[in-house]
This record gives sequence, structure tokens and C-alpha cells, in this order.
Amino acid sequence: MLNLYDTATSQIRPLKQRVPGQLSIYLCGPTVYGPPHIGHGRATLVYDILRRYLEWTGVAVRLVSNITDIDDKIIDRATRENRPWLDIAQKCEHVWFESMARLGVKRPTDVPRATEYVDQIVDLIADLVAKDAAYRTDDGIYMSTSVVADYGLLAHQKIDDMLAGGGDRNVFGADQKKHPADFVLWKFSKPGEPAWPSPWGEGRPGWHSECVVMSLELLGEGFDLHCGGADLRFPHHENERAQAVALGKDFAHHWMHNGFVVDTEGEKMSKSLGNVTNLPDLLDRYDARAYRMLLLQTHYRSPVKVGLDNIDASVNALAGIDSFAARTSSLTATPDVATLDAFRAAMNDDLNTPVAMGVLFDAVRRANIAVDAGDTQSAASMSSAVREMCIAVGLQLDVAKEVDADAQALATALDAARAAKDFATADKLRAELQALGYLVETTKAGTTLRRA
RNA sequence: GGCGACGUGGCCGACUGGCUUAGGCACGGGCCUGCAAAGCCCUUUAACCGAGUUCGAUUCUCGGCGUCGCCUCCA
Repeated sequence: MLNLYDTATSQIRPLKQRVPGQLSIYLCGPTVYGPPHIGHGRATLVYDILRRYLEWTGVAVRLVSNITDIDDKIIDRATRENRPWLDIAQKCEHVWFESMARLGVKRPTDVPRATEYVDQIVDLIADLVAKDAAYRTDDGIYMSTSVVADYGLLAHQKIDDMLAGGGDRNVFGADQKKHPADFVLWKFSKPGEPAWPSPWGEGRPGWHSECVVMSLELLGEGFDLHCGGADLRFPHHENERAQAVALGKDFAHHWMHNGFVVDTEGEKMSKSLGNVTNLPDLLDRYDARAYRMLLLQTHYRSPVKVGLDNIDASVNALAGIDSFAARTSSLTATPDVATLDAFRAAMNDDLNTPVAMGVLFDAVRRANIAVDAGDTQSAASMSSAVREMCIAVGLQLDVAKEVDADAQALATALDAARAAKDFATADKLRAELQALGYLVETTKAGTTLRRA
């Protein structure tokens, strides 16, 4: 059973399954108005690892992750660039999933778009209005947070205390709100803006209403886990919950939040600070698996520095596992039980992937020792355990690729030259093969080639 | 101003009141190799500062210093 930190209770507790053997997860997806940055990459990788691990243990996971395809930022950009807003949303969504594919992040089981749920969103807001939990102002319909007794649950702070400071920013519709914490459910549209009909006038849904509707529509009440980046804890998740609570609905039973990607000075990367690295740029420069490895070696709730040194270390660590995979690819056996037990224990302890990776690296080392000692039995069961662990966390190993006939001929010639002690020729052949992009491993047993 | 997280060896990063375990990367030495590469072995003896609790604290408590986050753009 996976024990997982729950933001609502500030405790590590079992992640309960509403239906045994199944797990329902809602992950707040991106607002598609620009390229994804590496913070998005972290969030999606963390939950991809969670999902894959759960699936590996035999749990059927339904992961719903939305696309926010209508939002002020999309409209702003459309206006600025004089393009249709839908064009921006669709192109950005395409880039998003392209990056996800490169990262090896499995596509969610459901990808609802906000614009596909406007009717249901209107219905939900109407229910809130009917219950006096929402009210109208000149610019939209607002949620009355004071009807929610435990508003502030996820923030772990009283509203008054939250409002005491930090009031140095522009708050949408602030002048007409009944309470400063109230938030917009429906925004009336200005001329030329995208608009949908509603009983209160044309407009568009507020961000917080989209997610509560889509999660409840697709997963139903009392779904197992709601997750996202730590910055969504408040206000976004708090506000989603407030709407559900105000309607008497059973909302998410467990809340999970991942830590941020920070820059080399330790500051959070965010678009407003201008210190973001775009995900496509990162993926152009490095093996995508290196980012996954880097995150696996950090706890999901800790901040992680993503810099050149860090990624290089992960690239090198990965190279070691790759060459291990290549030298043990032909071995098959039942995976070593103790190793997998240790791995599960680490993962079940609030997804302690750094410890789990320790187990993995230890297994690699022991398997290598066994190979060197000619103990194929142990080598096989250890290496099989390594392959299992890699599957569980979504690490694809680069096993030896096919070697073309020409290169194989050069390798054979290389072996012949070595046998004849013609080392000048042997060195030349090796250099040739390396120039062709192969990793050349010359051993007593003969030369093996891998794609570099 | 409120709430919270963190400060571990050259870098990243876990566990833990004592029984010298992290783990990865880098550096150095060795084995292997014709030489390399890959792999293996060994190595360097760390916990921001101060006080307290304790037989004993990196680990608990308090204080200080520092870094970071949330407080209606945000993964």
C-alpha cells in the first residue's frame, strides 16, 4: 500500500482506493498559451512516475488531466498577435503533448478541455447561485467563500491572516466583492472576446470552476487523488474544493503537491520572474531520460535545481545503467525478490524515489560483480530486477541497438588484428568504429558495439 | 505582517537519537586491458551557529543566522 503525504491533513497516510484495485487521479493540466517549461516537466514526470509505479503494482489507474484552453492569457496573446485564440490553444496543446511524448510521459487516460465542459460549468455555477453561495457583480459571478466553513484547509491558514499581508497586487473585481477571498466563477465577456451563453449573460468560465467540474464529471464524487504543483495548493485547489463543499459534494480524498524547479540561485522558476527554461529547449540539449533520472534522485516535495552540472551527473549515471543493460540484455530470470521488496518499501514510503534509485544502483553494481565473476544465475536475477524497477519508474533503458553489417565486419577485423597482435591496425579500426558513432568495448571474449 | 519548508562531505541528494551504510556525479589510487573504453575494488572521514534535553544529537527542543515558498498569474 502506498503511503503518501496528504496536503489536507499534513500527514503521510495510506492512499486509499475508492474501488479496490483502481485509483482515480485528477491532475491539473496546463493553460495552453505558450511552450511548456521545465516546471511543467517536473509535475508531469512526478505524476507519470506515480502512475507507472501504481500500474506496475497492479493498480488500474485512471488519470484525468485537463487542458485549460480558455483563459485570459490565451485571449491576451491572441489580441497581441492578432490571431484566433483557438489557434493558439490548439497549437500550444500540440507542442505540449509533443514534449510529453519526448519525456516519456504517458498520455492521461482522459484529456478534457475546458471549452468542452462549458454547459456543465454553467450548471454548477447556477447551483451555487441557487444556494446563495455565489453572487453577481458588474464583471461576473463570484463565489462566496464565507459559506465554506473550513475555507483555508489546504492553505493551512486563516483567511484573515492570509489577507493581512501580501495585498500588493491587483485583484480581479476587487471593488465589488463581498469578501476579499471571493473568486470569480464566470467572467462576463467584453466585445470581441470569446463568449458562451449563460443565464447571467455571455462570458467564459473562471479557472477554478473548470477543474472542479471536469474532475467530478469524469471521476465522480469522492475520487481518490487530486494533484498538481505546490503553487496550485492555494488558491486554485482551495477554490475548487470550496465549490464542491458548498454544493455538498464529496471531493478529492487525498491531495498531493510537488515541489518546484528552482534556478541556480535557488529561486523558483516562473514565467513572471523570467528565469524559466523551456522544456523543448531542455529536450533538444539532453537525453530526456536524464531529466527523469534527476527527478527520481530528488524527493518530489523538495525543490530541485535543474542546471547543467545536475543534468550532466544524471546523463553519466544513465550511461552506466545503459552499458549495464547492454551487457546483461541476454540474461533472463525471475527478478531478485529482496531487491524488489526494498524497492517497493522505498516507493511506498511517500514515493521515496531517491532511496529507490539507491536500491536500483546497488542492484546494478551487484549484477555487474556477478557478471564479472561469471555467476550468470545471480547476474540474471539481479539484472532482471533492475529492468523491472526501470519499468516501474518509466526509465527506458538503451539496450544495444542493431549494428549494421559493415560495422560488424570492422569489429571482426578488429578482433582478428588484436589476435594477431597487430595493434596499429586494431587501434585504427577502433577509431573508425568510434567515428561511426559506436561505443567500442574490446574484451577477451571479443568486441561488442553499441550506438553511442 | 501571517503561514510553511529547508540549511548534510567538491557538487547533487536520502535515511537515522548511538550499532562508521545511503545513493549518484566528480577527483585520486588500484585491478582488468596490448593501450584504452566499459566494469569492479579502495579512498577522501560530512552534517549553518549557539544553548538545552539526553549516558549519547546531524537526527528532538529553543534561540540566532541564512536560503526559499505560499498569502487570488503560476506545475
